[in-house]
Parts: sequence; C-alpha cells; structure tokens
Amino acid sequence: MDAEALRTFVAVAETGQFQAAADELGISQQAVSKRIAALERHLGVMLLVRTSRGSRPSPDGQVFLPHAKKILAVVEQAEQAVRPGNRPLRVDVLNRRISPAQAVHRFYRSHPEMELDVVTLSTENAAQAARAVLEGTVDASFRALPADQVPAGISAERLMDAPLELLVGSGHPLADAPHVSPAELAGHRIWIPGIMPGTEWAAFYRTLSEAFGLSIDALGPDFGPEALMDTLAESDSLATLVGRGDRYLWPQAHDLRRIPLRDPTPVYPHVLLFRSGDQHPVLTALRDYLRTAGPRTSQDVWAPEWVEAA
Amino acid sequence: MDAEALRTFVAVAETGQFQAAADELGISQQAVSKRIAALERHLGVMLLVRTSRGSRPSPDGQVFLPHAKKILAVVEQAEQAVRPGNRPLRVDVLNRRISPAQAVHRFYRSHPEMELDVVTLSTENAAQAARAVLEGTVDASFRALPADQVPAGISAERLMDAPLELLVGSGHPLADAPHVSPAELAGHRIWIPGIMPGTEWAAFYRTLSEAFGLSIDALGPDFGPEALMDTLAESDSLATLVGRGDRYLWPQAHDLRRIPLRDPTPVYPHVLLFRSGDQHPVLTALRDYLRTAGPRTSQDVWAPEWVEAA
DNA sequence: TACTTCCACAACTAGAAGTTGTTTCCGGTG
DNA sequence: CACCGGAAACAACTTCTAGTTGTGGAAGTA
Repeated sequence: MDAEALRTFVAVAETGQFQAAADELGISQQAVSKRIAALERHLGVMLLVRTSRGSRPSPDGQVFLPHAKKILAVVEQAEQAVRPGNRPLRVDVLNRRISPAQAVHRFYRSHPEMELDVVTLSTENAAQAARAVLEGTVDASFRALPADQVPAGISAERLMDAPLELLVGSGHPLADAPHVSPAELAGHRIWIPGIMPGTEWAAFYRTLSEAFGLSIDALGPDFGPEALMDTLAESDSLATLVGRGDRYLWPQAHDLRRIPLRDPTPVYPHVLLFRSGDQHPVLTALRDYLRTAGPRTSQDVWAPEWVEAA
Repeated sequence: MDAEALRTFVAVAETGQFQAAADELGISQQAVSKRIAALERHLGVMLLVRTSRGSRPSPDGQVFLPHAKKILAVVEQAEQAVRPGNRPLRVDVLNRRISPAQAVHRFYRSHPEMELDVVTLSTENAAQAARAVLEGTVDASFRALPADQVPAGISAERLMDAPLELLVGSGHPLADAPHVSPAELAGHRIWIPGIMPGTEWAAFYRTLSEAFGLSIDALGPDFGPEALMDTLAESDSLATLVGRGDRYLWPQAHDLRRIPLRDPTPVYPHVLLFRSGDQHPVLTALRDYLRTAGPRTSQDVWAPEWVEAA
C-alpha cells in the first residue's frame, strides 16, 4: 500500500473519472486503472463502481475514502516533520572568533529569515567533526580536512581562505612594516598557544613552518586570547599569526599591529563539511553566500597541498 | 513512500540492526539497506546512523520514528475498516419465504458467530440484482440467472435446487395423490399470481409449461399468499406450484395438500450470485454450508436448460 | 594481526508499473 | 435498430524497481 495508490483513489473518487484523475496525476488512464485494481486486490474489496459515465465509490469505497485521506494527511505531516529546512541549520565552528564564524554571522544578518544555530562541538579534530556531520549531530562544520581524508558521504567545499596576518606589539622589529613575506619571518619567533597536537590546526602550522623554514612554537599553556594579547603587547620579540577576519582581539586596546603577509600570502583554508546531498535550504544559501560574497583572495596565495583546491 | 519502507525503518530502529530487521521481515539484509536508502532519499534526510555495531536513529530519525508508527497505525485502521468479513454479509433474497431464505436461516442458526443481513432488494429481475452485487449494494443474491447472462466480475453458483410441489385444496382431483408427474398436470389449471413479466420466475414457468404442455396462469392480481391459500382451499380446480422448502403457508391451517412432483421432478434452480474473488468469510462459509448441507435432490430432476449445471 | 560483525556496493533477475494501441461495454442519438 | 462517443479494461511491450546472491570495506575484538 503506497501513498501514490491512495492519491489515485482519492483523485478518482473526487473527479468521478479515471481519465480526469490521470490528467490530475500526470499519468495515463491505463495506469490509473492498474493502480486502482492493485489497491482493490490488496484490500480484497471493490472500491469503485465503474459505469459507462465514470466511476463512483462503492459502499466499501465510501468507507475507505476518509481513511485514505487521513493516511495522506498523516504522511504529509511526517514528511513535513523532517523536511530539510524545517529546523534551523546547525553549523559547527571551531570557536566563535575565527573568520568563518564571522562570515556566518554576516550571512545571518543579510538573510535574517534563514534560521541557523552556530554551535561549537568539543571535537578533537576534523575527522571527529566529519563523523558528527555524518551522524546528523550538526549539519555542517568548518574544518581544514585533507582532501584524501574526506569520508564517504561527506562533501567538502573550500569556501573561505583566511589570509594570515602577523600580530605584534608596537616594540617588535616588524611593527611598522606595511607588509611582510613568509620568508622574512624565518628568524623570528612565532608563538601560537592552544594548538593541540593531532588537530588540523597543528598540521597546518607544521606544514607552514616546513614550507618557509619558520620556527613556530605551537605548544605551551593557553590562558586565552586576552592573556596572549597582553603578552604580545609587552614583548619586543614575540609574534603570532591570526586570520584577517578573526576577532581574536581589539588591537587598538593593546597597541598591537596587524601586518599582512604577502609574496605569497599564506591562507588558512576553511573547508565546509556537510552531508553529501543535504538539501537544507539554509545550507545551500550559506554555501552560495560564501562562494560569492566571501573575501576575495589575491592570486599569490599559499595553502597546504593536502587541502582540496580552492 | 510505501508502508513496507516504514515498517522496515521501524524494525531497524527497534532492533538496532539491519540484519535483525531483515530476519523479522523475512527479507535479506541488502534489501533492508536498499529500502532504508530509498526512504532516506525520498525524505531527503538521513534517518539512521550506521556504526560498526549496528544502527540507531539519527536526530531526524528520532523525529520521524513516531510519525512512521502513526502512519502504520492509520494504515492498519484503514485496512481494518474495509477488511472482508468485518461487516455483516448482505444477502439478497427475492422474499423471505422461499427456500433459500430458509436455508440461510438454518445456516445462521448453526453458525451464530457469522454475521449476516438478509435483505430484499426491490429489483426487477436477476440482471439488476447482478448489478447490485457488482456495485456492492449487496454481497450475494439468490437468483436464477441464465448461465450465459452472468456478467463479467460475477460468479454464479447453483447451490440449491428447490423441488416443486403441487399445492391444492382438499376438493381437488389430485388432492389424494401420493405424487404426480408434470405430464399428468397437463389438463389442470395452475395459477401462480404475482409473477411479473420479465423476471426470471416468469421465464422459469414459461420454460416449464412449454416443456410439459402445462397451462400456467402467471398473471392476475396478487393479494398475497394468505389470499392465495384461501382461494385454493375453496377451489376444486385451482392448483399452484411451490418449492418444497418454501414457507408460503401453513397447509394445516387451510386444509391444503402438498403433492410432490416426480418423473421427473422439476426443480427451481437457486443460483447464488456474488462478486468473483469476494473473500468475505461468511460468504465462503455460506457457500460451503449450502454445498454440503443443502437438500439432496434425486437423480430424475428437470431444470431449464439455460441455467448452469448443478 | 587475524577475526567477526555490520553495512554498502555490484551484478543479476523477476516482476511491478508505466507506456501505446485496441477492445468492450453502455448510454445516448439519428 | 444501427450507430456513435465516452469510459474503462485488456494486451503487448518497455522500463525500471525491488528483490536476490556474492563481495568488499570499516570498525571493533580476541
């Protein structure tokens, strides 16, 4: 017993003719005839009285008609309950300060009708986040998952490249440079606390440091961004790297300088993970938004080779 | 969206495993996998989280599960509402005095749990009764429909032969005969009021009179069986024909004689019309009852050739 | 590592379920 | 009474779905 058969029966009962029902359903009269015959065979009773002027429900058909409508209504409710877009899109971000979170915020402000929840899973790494997406705990997650590690059933789309900027105190030798190249950072000490080994962030900075011969100190206790800002402001040799759109700080409050990196510009590749075939309209809109309204990066960018192409 | 898919989903959700659900449903694990995949594709969401230890409903699946159960319950109600045997069998008889009505009454007394309604359609003839059966107004009708006039979709089963008996007053020349042959009736006047032209009864008596050269007066006003009995009791020349099992009369109240016909015994062939494939259990039981417990007729019977073989 | 469990994928097959073309039935009409 | 037109069923064919068996990969377990 499938819904199409019931829809067919209701259509015939209400139009009084097989052909009219067929037109309504966009199938042939013969198909309607077969569907009704199959339904009658399934139920073991005759539902429609065929006359030369059309068809009308038999006594059994009159009994069955309201039941058929009820089933269709309940089916409609059930489909409605899980229809993609019927609940807010759940987007996972590593934390609310990084640029994807800011971008999602901008998206939300420009599309207020798009319901979405921004959550922060306490996942260890991108692979775990991918599993959470697969299981439906969240609908999408911004990560930097190597292209060859994308599990089956997950789509990965590199939607946002965050150009790195050097963040230094006013006493740092590079504090007044208009820009700096990665190669020029070779002699300097770069401190990025709070990066846990095994995460994709650690992999990114390891690749970056190997590519340009940098000494990046990714370990050490993380007392939070405020403490980091304080330490940077007071130091003449420490520097850190942040994404251009990150809201880690309010530089003006600490007299810190953001120095863009150029030649090439290293970018952190934010990849959106989502279930393949997910039809949530907010997800579709978000991807469109980021693809078009996302920050345009210059030609000369560097990203780890293991990430998918932009 | 069909019920089997929903049953499959519920089975997986409740057993936690595709294989267990497959066993429960009597299909292969792969078929379960396909059904779930099709349902998920139809709804556009993932319903089950597959792990290496089994499957459990995803967040969307948890939302959908009660809806699926609800649909199945409503479907069950709908099927129940029109299930053959769920309402009393409606049997049409020409009137409640003739032998089929008596036989149905005996059937009901020996099977009190079999619900049935005996109704009397005011149909003109057997063809109209057949149409009423086809349309479901009644489930079965006792008629004498010629075999070549049984419409498509109707099954006809000759279930009961009612041997004719002559009914005469005590002053009639044949009143004391132990039996009489049709040929011996040739000179006598037989009066059967209330037979409308165009009915199968008229056809039966016409055929009978032609076969044996009788003069049957089928016309005339019908004042009801009581008036007929009175007239017969007072007449020395009038006679009428009745079926052996008919309850037209209480002969003892009028001093009337029932004289069996023999050599051959004309029988009125009561044919049960019902929808081909009708699975109503009371219908099945009634047919079985009449086929086995019905009155056995002797070998030397006469019936119109146009009726189906016994 | 080997082994088990669980599910998905591949290839195949049978049977639904659709199509077009034709027939039958019935009521209305000249 | 023959004829016509509308309505549904039947027939033959095609397509594709839903089942089958066989196999493979991922994850937990001894």
